[in-house]
Amino acid sequence: MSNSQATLIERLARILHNDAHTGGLKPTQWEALRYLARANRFSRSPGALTVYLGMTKGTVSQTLQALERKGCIKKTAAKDDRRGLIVKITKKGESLLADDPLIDLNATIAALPKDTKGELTASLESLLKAILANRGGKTFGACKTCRYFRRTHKNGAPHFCSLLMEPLSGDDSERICIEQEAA
Amino acid sequence: MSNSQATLIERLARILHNDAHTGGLKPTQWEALRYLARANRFSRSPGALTVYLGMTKGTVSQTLQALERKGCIKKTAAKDDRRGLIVKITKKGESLLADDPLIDLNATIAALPKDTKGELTASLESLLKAILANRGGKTFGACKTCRYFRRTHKNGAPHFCSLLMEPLSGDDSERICIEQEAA
DNA sequence: TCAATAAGGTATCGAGTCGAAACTATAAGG
DNA sequence: CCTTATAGTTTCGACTCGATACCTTATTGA
Repeated sequence: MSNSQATLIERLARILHNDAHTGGLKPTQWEALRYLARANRFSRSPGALTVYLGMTKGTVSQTLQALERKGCIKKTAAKDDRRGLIVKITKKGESLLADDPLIDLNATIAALPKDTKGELTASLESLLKAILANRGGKTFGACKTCRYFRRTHKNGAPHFCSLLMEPLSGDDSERICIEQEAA
Repeated sequence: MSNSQATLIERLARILHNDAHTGGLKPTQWEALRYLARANRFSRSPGALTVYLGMTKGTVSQTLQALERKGCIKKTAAKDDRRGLIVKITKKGESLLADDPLIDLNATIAALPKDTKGELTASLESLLKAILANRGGKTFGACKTCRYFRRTHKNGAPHFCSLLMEPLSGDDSERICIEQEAA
């Protein structure tokens, strides 16, 4: 087989990119919207999105402007820091996500043999981990898997982040966080 | 783990894309140059590149113009069809490929445990095959693995393509072809 | 043989991407 | 306070990308 793994990944990436021109959004706008739908309350900011996407803040600023113009998101002022913004997905944004072009890929993956699927997941995770380690990138894992996560066992009580010293709702702890570090 | 396989692939794709802004080329220009370096003589045309990249011919035309402006490629008229063009990589194009940003990814992959590497390759190939089958995409496999490939056993003699009814040099049969179909 | 049609490419438009650099406003730290 | 860091925006220029219209050369079929 003459295809290197890098070539395979690049080809896959190209296909994904081409498919992401639907629903009136551009590929990067889809990525931003997806991120915002998964991020917890510490991570729904232009700055966190900038780190996630690995782009410059100027570019991200423009992408968010486009998404706001299209009615998919709404920027509101952060409560604690008057420089900061919190980005919220609108109803329209939510409903667009129901037609996320990435869903097709998930369906194709779901149809793979179970062994292949497992190997795909495991090897991709290893690779991503290696790449992020190489370049000191943030992992953006789920909040509840973080070394700073403190579980509260009282019923209904929120959990706690010992890095930011902030309470964590059940919802927030299920979501991905810019500060997450493996336990 | 909260990451779906599609999310992992998308994230990998984003990292690759961000890294591909080096050497004065843009990500798409790198992809085009890489393709041209691997394609056999039936596949070094704007049309074949269009199919490979899955874009519209207008876009590919512009990308090739940019590459030609930068001195990486040279367009020459096709001999058999006066509409067609053959694209050739220049010395400068070749030397740029030596600093292909994708090489870093290959190095990272090479450093993975052998088992992981094998699983990565196998599962990615399965996935790509499934995707291409779903949408009837061309495989762009190596010429010599094609059902139309006819090997000539006389020493030094060229091989033969029974689809295009054309002789195949050893070099061409090692390269990828737009017409390739698994044997 | 001579239209009609197909196929290979280019030109142009408009929206968006993207890095770079300059800029504004607020925070934080001596 | 004054300096420096941080969060975002703005502007610029080169490029991406689909859509559409267009030009030229092949092919087909009546």
